[in-house]
Parts: sequence; C-alpha cells; structure tokens
Amino acid sequence: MSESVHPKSKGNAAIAVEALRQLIFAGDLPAGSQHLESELALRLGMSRTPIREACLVLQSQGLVEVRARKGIRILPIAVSDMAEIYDVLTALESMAAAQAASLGLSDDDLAALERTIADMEAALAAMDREAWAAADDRFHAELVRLGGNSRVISIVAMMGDQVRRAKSVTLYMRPLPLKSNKDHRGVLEAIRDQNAELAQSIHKAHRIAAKETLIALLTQNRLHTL
Amino acid sequence: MSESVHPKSKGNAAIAVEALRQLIFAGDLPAGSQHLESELALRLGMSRTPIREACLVLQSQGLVEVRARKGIRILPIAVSDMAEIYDVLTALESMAAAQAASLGLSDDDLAALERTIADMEAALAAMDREAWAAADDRFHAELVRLGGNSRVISIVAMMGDQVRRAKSVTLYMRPLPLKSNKDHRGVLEAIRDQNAELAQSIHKAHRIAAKETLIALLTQNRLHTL
DNA sequence: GCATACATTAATGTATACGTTGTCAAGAAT
DNA sequence: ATTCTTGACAACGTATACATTAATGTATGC
Repeated sequence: MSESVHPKSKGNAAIAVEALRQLIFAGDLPAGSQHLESELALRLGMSRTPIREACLVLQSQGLVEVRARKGIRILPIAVSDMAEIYDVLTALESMAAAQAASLGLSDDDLAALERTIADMEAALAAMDREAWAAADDRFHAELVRLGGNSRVISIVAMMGDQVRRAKSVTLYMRPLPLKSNKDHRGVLEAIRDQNAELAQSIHKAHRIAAKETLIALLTQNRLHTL
Repeated sequence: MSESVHPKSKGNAAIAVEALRQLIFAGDLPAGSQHLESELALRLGMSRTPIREACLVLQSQGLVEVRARKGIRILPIAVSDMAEIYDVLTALESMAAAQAASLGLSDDDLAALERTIADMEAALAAMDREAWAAADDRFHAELVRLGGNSRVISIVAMMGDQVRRAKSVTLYMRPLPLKSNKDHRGVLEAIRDQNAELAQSIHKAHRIAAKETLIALLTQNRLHTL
C-alpha cells in the first residue's frame, strides 16, 4: 500500500512545532499576543496534547512563554534582546572561526563556505536583498559547522531563528552591505591560512559592526519590539 | 486528607524534572541506560503525561534523549563532549567578564563574587574539596550574572549542570587547585578596575587551563564516558 | 460606597483509554 | 543453515475525560 508521497513519519507534535514557527514568523501570531491551547489545537486540527509539547519546545527555544491560565504568549523581541543575541553569536562564532582555522581544513571542506560568499556577491550585484540575507545566514551556519562544536552549532541555529525576524524588518532600511563581503572573504582566507587569531578577530569585528548597525536602525526607527 | 506537608504549588511535571535530575546525578539512572516512560511514571508515582513533559525539558537541556519505542536514554558524556562544553563556557564567560568590567560595578555589586572567592580560599585551607567545588560553581554563576546577558546566564547554567557530573568524578584525583584562586582574584580585580581586556584574558586563560586539566585527567584514567 | 469573602467559571495540569507503529521472534522457504 | 516474511506485542503518540486552580464577578457586611 503506497502511503502518501509525503514522509508522514513525523508525528503531530513535530508538525505543530513547524506550523507554529511558521505562524509566528509570518506574523499570524503577533509578538505579545496570547493564545489558548485549545484555540491553537482547533486551528491546527489536532488535540491539545501535541500542542502542549510543541509549546514546551518553542519555549525552550525562547520563542514563546507558557503561563498557567494566561495562554501561550508570543515573546516580543526587544532591542536589548537583539543586543544579547548578537553578543552571544559574536563570542561563539568567533571561536568557531578560530577553531576552524586551526583544524587545517582542505579546500574541499571550505568549498561550501566559499559558495555562500559567492552567492552573497551575486545577490549584491543583482541587488537582491532577500537572496543576500539567505546566503548570509548560510555563511554563518556553515562557519560554525566548520568549527566542529555541535553545541555551538545548535545554539547558533536557535538564535539564528530569532535574528531572522529582526533582519527581515530592517532588510530594506539599510544600504546594501557592500563592505560586509570583504570581511567574509577575510575570514575565509584566514581559515585557509590556518591563522586562527586573524580569523577570530576579523569575524569578531564583523559581528560587532553588524550588531551596532542593526541596533542603530532599530532605535532610529523606534522599533522597540518585534 | 492532609496530603503531604510539601509545598504542592509546583506541578507534577516540575517535580518530575527535579526528581529525574536528582536520579541522574545520583547515578540511579546510569549514563547509557534506557528507561520506559511507564517505568519512570511508576517510580515517581505519577502518570506518563508529566513524565513525558519532564523528559522533553531534560532533552532540551542535553541530559537525555527520547527515542520512540526505545525508552528514555540517559546521555553519556564523552571526553569530546566535555571539550565542547568547556569551549563554550570559555567563550561566554570570558565575554561576561569583559562586559562586567565595562559596566562600572560598585563594590556592593561585587560583594557576592568576592564572597565566593573567600569561600574557595576557606575551603582550600580546610582541604574540603566538596565545598571548594560548590564555591567554584557559585563563582562562575555569579560572574555571568554580573555580565548581565540573560541568555549567557541560562546557557551557562544548563552546561554547568553537565560539568558538575564530570567534576564530581575527578574531584579527588587532582591536587588542590591552589593556583586557581590567583586567577579568580585577578578577574575580580580587573572587573573592579574596569579593565575589560584584562578580565577577559585572565578568565579565558583560566578556563583553558581548567579544560586541559580535566581532559588530561579523564583520558589518563580512561574515563571515556561519564 | 468600598472592601472583603465567596461562588462561579474557564483554562491549565493530569490521568487514562485508545490508536499507531516499530521491534522482535518464530517459522517457512530457499 | 540462513534469510526473508509475517504476525503478535509492546511502547509510544494522541485524544479525551477529569481534577485543580486561579481569576473574575457578585453579594454582603461594615
């Protein structure tokens, strides 16, 4: 018996996690809004049990807060939260860059990273901001992957989800980040040269600049919460 | 019906999280062992529902792994895991030290940190390893608290739980860490002097040394998993 | 008129029953 | 003898019914 073509092997709880994440990112569940378990259960066409489990997962990822008898609250992201997140990313990614450099990676290992940079350059040339942001995300994810620390990878992945919300808001507010790619290439070269110190310092400076740019944009535009 | 005298205000799920954590740390649920939900439910005198939720929480904290139809598996901590954890702690705590230094904290704010150092010195004088380890934990927790980044605080708290397991094993293998306190005092002084760079570099070196000591002990004693 | 105490109610937390699915073993076929 | 098939079982995943609890509204007393 052919099952459906879709891999149904995911349980309803996993589906709920994905669906709720989508709803949050799409703005269907606005930041600060509160929702009852039964409401979400009805909306997703399943019972409360998988909804509860999904909310626990999302809570552990810092996206929502479950409060007894007050419903599930979509956590707003304040400017101070973005500052905290960027600081964590700065520390962990810089370390990952240094460790990647000291691993003596082959050009083959670095191919994926190089491709993300090429993609960013192509996106810049086409002035395609969405494509640039997507490639930039891949660059950071690939960088920590090369670092080889699985805990860093998962922490960065989680926070990356939250950063995406803020970046999507500010994406069309700022000039095209032409300078940014110089940093990316610099990090790549330093890793290729096994220069850990340089890789770390370039990436750290890059992240700090990105943080200040983002925070300046958010405060200037009175975007206190996202 | 007087139920128990215990404060019932915590839900059963929260109780289960705490109880399971205790069982894991006490070794009643050995690393690598697998346990059915119904077994744990019976053992803690509650139904499967709060047990399931507790296991999800513990899984998000990296203590266990839930595998369908295979039971809850207590994750063993390999030496490579400890290396990863220490690297993360090094990066985040060093940043916290730097940020604490740049905040211009008053002596009052630093009192708690200073007390943990005093406690460590007292424990060393009494050659009380357990007390020293407890005070050392408090030192690191207090340091990141002063850093003021709530995400760093929670990440460090989570990983601290896992480090405790490894430290308890090696606690009586190594010489008393007499040199360690020089570092702690150095970090405190640097924070008081608002010397961010110095605070960061001292703490970073301290953590790297601690990592190498621990890993050397674990490998020498063939403790591949904990 | 205001405050306090109590009743109501609505939403979460928990238990349990049921469906679903992977595992494991026993048996047959090659 | 080994391997493949098949079927029963056992554990999880989900739904639902129930208990618990906190918030809200109402009534009463001061």
